[in-house]
Amino acid sequence: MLLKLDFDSEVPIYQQIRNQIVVGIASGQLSPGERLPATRALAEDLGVNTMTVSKAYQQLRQEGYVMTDRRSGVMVRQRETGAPAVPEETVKGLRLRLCELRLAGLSREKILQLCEKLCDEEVG
Amino acid sequence: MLLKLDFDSEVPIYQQIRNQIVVGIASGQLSPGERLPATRALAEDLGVNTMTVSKAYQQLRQEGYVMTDRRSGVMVRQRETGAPAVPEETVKGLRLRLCELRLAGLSREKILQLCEKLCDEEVG
DNA sequence: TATTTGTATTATATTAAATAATACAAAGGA
DNA sequence: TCCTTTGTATTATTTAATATAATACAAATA
Repeated sequence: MLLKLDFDSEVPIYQQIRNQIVVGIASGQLSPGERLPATRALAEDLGVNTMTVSKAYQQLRQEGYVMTDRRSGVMVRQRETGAPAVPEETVKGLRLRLCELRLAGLSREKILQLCEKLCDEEVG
Repeated sequence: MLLKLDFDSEVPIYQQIRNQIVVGIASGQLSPGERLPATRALAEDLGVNTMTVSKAYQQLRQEGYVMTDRRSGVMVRQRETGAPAVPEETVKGLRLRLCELRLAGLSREKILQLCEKLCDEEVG
């Protein structure tokens, strides 16, 4: 999977890495059980520090998106089963984006169409 | 309109203020033409520095959500007419949240239901 | 045993965020 | 005209976050 960093962005690099991997998993570009690149390899590939990648991986682990073993590296976790626990921050962020779209002049229907489109992209 | 700050949050205070005002405008709690609290008044009310509020107001102005005059203060702008220009960051953020919900275990339909619910809240 | 894994450590540099105190120009009300 | 209020600019300072650099360690594999 290809990661693209924007060094001019106000979003921290480790956050950009984390976000793109989350999207990658949801879109099917990264499959459950699949191994992520080694910390050092990805760091060199992106031209950033090892600890920056490590910080992204640790956050992903903490959020339950990946598992990490000492030797086998970092791999995508199987999807959760049972009652979904929706993070508060996620809903908050979703609400904010929908509000921004509304104020940009998009109708309720246009917004929902966009959401559908984005949801279907995730199937990959 | 009531603002609630989370000083333990990783989201900067000026960003929290900006976000809540955006939601406030979209939800109708703040009407076009309505005046926002004076910089100093809001700062004292929230227990933060004047420049922190000013920074939030400046960002809102730059994004076109409010107008600011020297004497009349800051007021909510009339909604844009014509072709809506959707900010790239907004779509990017929306995609990320939808992915997070998907990985939390929510079905496509559940996600779209949530989006509808949030959209309808905005009429408020 | 040698290598690779994630990660911890320590130090450092840079930037962002927030505060504090003060000041300025502009406009309105007295 | 004088005073107040408006947003904002300025300057300095502190704190925290971000990122890098160099090194090291425990665990597991080949």
